[in-house]
Amino acid sequence: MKPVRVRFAPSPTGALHIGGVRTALYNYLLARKHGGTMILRIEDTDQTRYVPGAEEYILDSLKWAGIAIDEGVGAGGPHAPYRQSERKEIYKKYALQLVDEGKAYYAFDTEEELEAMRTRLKNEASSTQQYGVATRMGMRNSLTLSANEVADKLSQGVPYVIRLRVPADQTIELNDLIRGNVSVHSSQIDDKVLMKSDGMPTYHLANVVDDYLMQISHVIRGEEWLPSAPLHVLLYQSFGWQESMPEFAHLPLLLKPDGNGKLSKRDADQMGFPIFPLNWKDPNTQELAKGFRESGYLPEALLNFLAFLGWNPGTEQELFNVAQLIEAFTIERIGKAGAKFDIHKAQWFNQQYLRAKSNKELSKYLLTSLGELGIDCEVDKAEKICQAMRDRITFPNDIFAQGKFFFYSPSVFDEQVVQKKWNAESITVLSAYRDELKKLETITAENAKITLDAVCAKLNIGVGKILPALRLAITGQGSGPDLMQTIEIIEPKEAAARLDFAIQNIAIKK
RNA sequence: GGCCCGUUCGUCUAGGGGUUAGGACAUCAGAUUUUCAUUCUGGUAACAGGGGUUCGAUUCCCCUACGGGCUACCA
Repeated sequence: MKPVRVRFAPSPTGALHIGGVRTALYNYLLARKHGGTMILRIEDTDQTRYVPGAEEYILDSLKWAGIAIDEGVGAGGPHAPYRQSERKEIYKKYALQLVDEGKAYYAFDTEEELEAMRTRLKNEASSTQQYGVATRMGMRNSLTLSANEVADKLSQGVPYVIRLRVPADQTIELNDLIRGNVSVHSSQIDDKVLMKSDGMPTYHLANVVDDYLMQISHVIRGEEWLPSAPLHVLLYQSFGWQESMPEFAHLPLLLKPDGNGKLSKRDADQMGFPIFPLNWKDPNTQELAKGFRESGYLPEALLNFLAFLGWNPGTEQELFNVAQLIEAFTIERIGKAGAKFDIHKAQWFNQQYLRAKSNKELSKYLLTSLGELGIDCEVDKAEKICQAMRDRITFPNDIFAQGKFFFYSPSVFDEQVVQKKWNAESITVLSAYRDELKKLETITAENAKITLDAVCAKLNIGVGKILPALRLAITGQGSGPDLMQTIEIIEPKEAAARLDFAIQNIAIKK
């Protein structure tokens, strides 16, 4: 078997889509599994769509995700350059070779002429409007023009493109690793432009030439490329490279959560979840799009989630770290159908990975949040807070966001709880409890409980009955982590002060 | 319109000629937690439809429907 060499080949036209991250991941997993090489190639042959910062964004995203590049842009390698715009001359040479061999030709048609051809065919109710076998002899190209005319135009600098001369009657077969045999008749393929009038190659030419020169073993890419895959096969045949043609694997698409169509940025905006790995500020509109990183997703969790969108190991295990993914991954187990993007599942994965962390690791997140706000906190206390919060969080930021009361005494109180649980009885008990707490400098959760039990027993009231009111007074909320632990963390004096404040300020509703 | 690809619980999916069609997320209920969450247990819930082939089809074949992709001098 030839060495596994795979490439991720995005074009720098904006932020990297999450589907692109999955494609990169699958390439990466295959490379790692077989001790192969992961290549990053930047496909920037469309100069009109170039977006500043996009390439750097792609690099940063992959780095954050932990998808390491062995060769290519940012890493170098024996086939440099890896940016297609810098390989212009290479493609030209190959395009010309095809022209020389009669497998491609020059075309001088203007945009208007092409448009006229298409509308004419449309009016004739022709099933296709392509530039191909049926139409090319009616156009202005080196097949219809004399050699002299062509030479004249070329020397005069008349704009031209180079088109592939697709054979008339041939069935092109392609064995896709995911979809099996796909065959297309050559009459369905038009004489695709190989080289544009600005001298740049189109995707089709550049991709085939580069994959050949870079000795790519597997082309793993999105399903949107499936229709043009037969054209690529034709190109390999035209060059006489069929022996070293890579294997193809066309990945199912990532779909909108609510059903119809490819997942897009719009969906993400509407439903409030990210679609890009990192924050992205559009350099033209200045619009900021949220990233998974900034939204609190851990890279390992995202990768695990993404890996399972379209692939599964065939076992019932779902939590896989990257090493395990590499071990378990096979192209054969990639599914065929598109997968709807369900952010709930992503959140669940995030929760799982977050919970697997130690309190010490979690406390770093908390300390960071606090540091940004200029709040001081002992490491010990931070770890205790994390212990209290760890089972209720989905994102690192939740520790602080849902545990603000560890640092601020509440000034507003949950109305519903006030309504239902705040009454004369609770004030009596809470006052007594406050008096006990006031006597102490520190208290353990255990003793806080014992003390509360004693107070309740003395007043002859069930603990469960006043717990909600106590929580309300301490945190302002109706729910939260273990209350006794909370009192231990904020310390009895502070707890007593909060009880004081609550007793004086919360009005009894009924 | 043409071409290509697809279709198992709401979602991600396992399975595959004879299964009580399995798991996970979500959801619901119960238990525990004298609060909330966690945790545990249980429940609801799927083979798009029609024809074949077959003793038997969710599984294989065909058609239809539906969904998606492509149809540029974009990738």
